[in-house]
Order: sequence, then structure tokens, then C-alpha cells
Amino acid sequence: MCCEDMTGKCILLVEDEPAIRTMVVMALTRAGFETLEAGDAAGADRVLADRRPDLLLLDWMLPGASGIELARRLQKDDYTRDLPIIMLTARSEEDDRVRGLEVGADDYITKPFSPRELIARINAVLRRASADNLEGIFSAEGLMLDAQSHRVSANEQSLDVGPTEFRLLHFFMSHPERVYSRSQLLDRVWSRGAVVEERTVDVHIRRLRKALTPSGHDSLIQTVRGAGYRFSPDG
Amino acid sequence: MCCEDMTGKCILLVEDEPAIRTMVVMALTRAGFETLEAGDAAGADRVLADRRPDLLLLDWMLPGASGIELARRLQKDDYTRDLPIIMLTARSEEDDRVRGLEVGADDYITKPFSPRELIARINAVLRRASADNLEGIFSAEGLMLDAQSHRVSANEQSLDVGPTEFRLLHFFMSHPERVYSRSQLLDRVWSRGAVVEERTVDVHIRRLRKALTPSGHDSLIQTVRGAGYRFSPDG
DNA sequence: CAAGCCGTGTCACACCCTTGTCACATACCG
DNA sequence: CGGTATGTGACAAGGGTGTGACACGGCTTG
Repeated sequence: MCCEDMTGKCILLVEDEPAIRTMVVMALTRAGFETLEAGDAAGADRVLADRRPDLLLLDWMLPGASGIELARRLQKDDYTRDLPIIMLTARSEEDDRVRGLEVGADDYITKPFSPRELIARINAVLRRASADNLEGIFSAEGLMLDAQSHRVSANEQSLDVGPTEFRLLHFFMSHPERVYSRSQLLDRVWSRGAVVEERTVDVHIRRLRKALTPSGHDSLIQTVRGAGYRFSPDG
Repeated sequence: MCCEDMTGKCILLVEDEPAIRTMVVMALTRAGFETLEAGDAAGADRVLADRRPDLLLLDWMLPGASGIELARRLQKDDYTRDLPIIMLTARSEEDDRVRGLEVGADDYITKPFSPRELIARINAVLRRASADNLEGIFSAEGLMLDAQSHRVSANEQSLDVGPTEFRLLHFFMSHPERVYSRSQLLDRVWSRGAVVEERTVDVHIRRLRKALTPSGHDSLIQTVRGAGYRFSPDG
């Protein structure tokens, strides 16, 4: 029913141009996604018959039935209604954008696009679509956090972090790639209504970094000057 | 908060002359827009207190506070800042046009105008407005800005820009194809009430350009002599 | 009960980035 | 060619952040 690989999300790409197809597949693979491919609407239907991807990358112009037609059809079917769709198009006219969104696309990318933008938009849509992690197990670059057993480990090696640092790391790993101000962190990591100096966040960031330093994972916690902190597996 | 009718966009018309008012309302209704009406600035405020139209049609000359005054006030308020404005005016002088655009109007129609022209301009402005990004990811010519993760990258390569430069670029990328004077940029990019020399904008423009130069994206920030600066993906 | 340990929040200090401004060079326009 | 607008390098002041130290309270332990 779903893609086998439980760790990475699965993306179905429907695109007829081979050049773009290989480029996108490479970008997706490198970002840790499993990829399925189809060259036209009929191929997409065949894939969807026995697999259920987490997201659909859909070219605007396809041989035979157009992408927009396929999107409209998927919207009608209960089975595929919840499938997030990102449209790819060569045109930059806003008319197409509007029509694409009307059909039910969740986002829209204009060619040519960079792999980085593609990944960013996919992550944004997936974040919106799926709620938080079910298992409570997060991992990034060999750093693993298990909310159930309240453990943190780096490369199979158990780490020792304090309670506040654990909550902080937990929050970060469940909300990566996003900057949070000191005020926001106090709201979401500290107990509700705690009256605490904002700079206290700095100190706990430092304690968390110190705990992650031996394994080199301290670089995952990044300072964004004037804005706050961010957890990012990416450089 | 928004107009109830989900299918058609909602337009607020602020106009004191009854003849024009009925003509415009008819044209809007026939084109499928929901319309709200007000006869002066005070009436517009009352409407805006509990409704949020998608676009504002604003007469230049109004009893009491003039239309331009109202527009300037709306620009200052965070709640109404992003509201697209089309100015209606009887005069055709260039000066007025410039002043209107300075105040933040998105377009400008000279009376007398045909319903067809009115609808066309409204659609154009709405298209531009809805092109605004849902997730805070902007891209142009391979340059990408992600507001959530607070990152800028050019062709896969992360860029290092300072806080003010980031805000500046963010503003530009979310309001492309439009000239902003130094004064306007100070209002909208700098913290409110900052007392800063206008030429300071030049310096930050330069710093932003310098950061974008390695990837060649500095040409996106264009100088409009005597008017200000503009972000434009093409030429 | 006393001593010691741990976690936490705050402070003070140092450092470096950021920032606004100036002065001068350069480009544009009539 | 003069005057105005803009580009650019440098600089001092200010502010944001990293970091070590410390006090306080709770808890365990002897």
C-alpha cells in the first residue's frame, strides 16, 4: 500500500522529458527520497494501482492526457484525494499557476528550477500534509533521538544530555529547517508560563552543543544572527 | 476575516460619485466579483474593520480625507499593508501617477475608463498578488530565498547575507517588478520608526549586491535613477 | 540531618558582526 | 561642462552572541 522504505518518503514523478526526469530523480535520491517514475498519465495510473506515494510531482504538459487533467481526475477519486501534488511547468504565466492551484495542486514550480528549490518545496508540502512523527524517533546525520526511551545517541554511541537539553533537541529534530526565535523556543520548549530571561536560551543552546561536540553533531544547531536558532542536517 | 464567497474575489470600492459607483459595481458584479462599497475614507475604515477584501478600488478625490491619504495610512498598518490598491483618478498628469505609485498603489486608472479596462487591470493585479508565496519560498533565476529556514542560496550554493540584507532581499523578492523609493524601503524593511539617513539604503543595496555578485544575481537588483530600486527577474 | 551532586537560571565579560554615516569617486542628465 | 544622483571603501559605535562562573533549590546519599 505504501512505499516499502519506512525511513524516506516516496515521491512519484510524472514527467515525459528524459533530461528533467533524470535531474529530478537524482535530486530526490540525494535528498533521501524514494522515487517512482512515469512518463505519462497512463503510466501514473499503473504505478498508483499498487503503490501509494507520499507526494506527486506532476508535469503540466504531458503526452495524451495533460497533467492538469490527471490532477483533476485524482481529486475526484477518494483513494488519491489526499495525495499532495506539486505541479511542474515551463510557463511562467500566472494564469497557469492559478489554474493549477484551482485544480488542487498544493504548490507549483516553474521550470527551470534548482534542485534545492524543489526539495524545499517538497519538504514544505510534506510538512503541511503529514502531522508530526508517529514513532517519536528522529534521526539526522547519525544523530538519533528516541522520545520513548528518552535517549540520544550519536553513531550508536549513547550521549548524555540534560532534561532541558533533551527537550530542546527533541523540539529541534521534530521541527528542522526552520528558524525559531528565543521567545518562540521559550514558549515551546520550556514549561508553559515560565518566566525566564531570553538569554537563558543561549546558555542551553551552548550546553546542548557541548554535549553534541564530541561526535561533531554540534554543527546541526545553527545560529541565525538577529533571528534565533535553527536545526538543519544540511550545511 | 475574508469575504464569504469563496469562488469570487471580493473588491472594496471607495468612491463618492454615485454615477461611477453604480457603474463600477455593475461591472464588478457581472465579472463575478463580490463588491463592498464606501463613500469616503471613514466608510472604508468601517468596512475594513470586519471584512478583508482582496483588492481596493480607491478614488483619488474623496470628501474629507483624500484617497491618497487613506492609501498612505493603509500602507502603515500591517493588517492592510498587503492589500492591493488600484487608484481611480480624473487627472491624467504624470505627477499624480508617480505620487499614487509612491503611496503604494499597485495600479492606476484614469477616468473615464471602460468596464473592460477596469476588469482587466483588476485581474492583472490580483494575479500578481496571488503569485505571492504560500510557504515563504521565493525564487527567481536560480536565486532562492526561504523565509522559514532563513536561508538564501544561488544555484545550490548557500549564500551568506546579513540580517538587513536578508530582510531587504525578502521584501524585494516578495514584491518584484516594482520600484520602491528609499523612503518606502526604510518604512517597510527597517523597523518602524527607525530614524535613518536615506542614503543608508544605498549602502545596504550595495552590500546585498556584493553578496549576490559571485553567482551573478546582483543584476536582479536594479537602480531606477531618481526613483529608487527595483527587483526584477528579467532584464 | 548534613553534605554533596545535579540541574537551572542569571550575570558579567569578551569578542566579533552588524550598522549607520561620512567622504570621495563615478555615472548620468541637461 | 556643472550639478545632481548613485557607487564604493572605510570607520567607529553599538548590539548580538559565546562562554565561563556562580548562586539557588531540589534531590540523593552517607
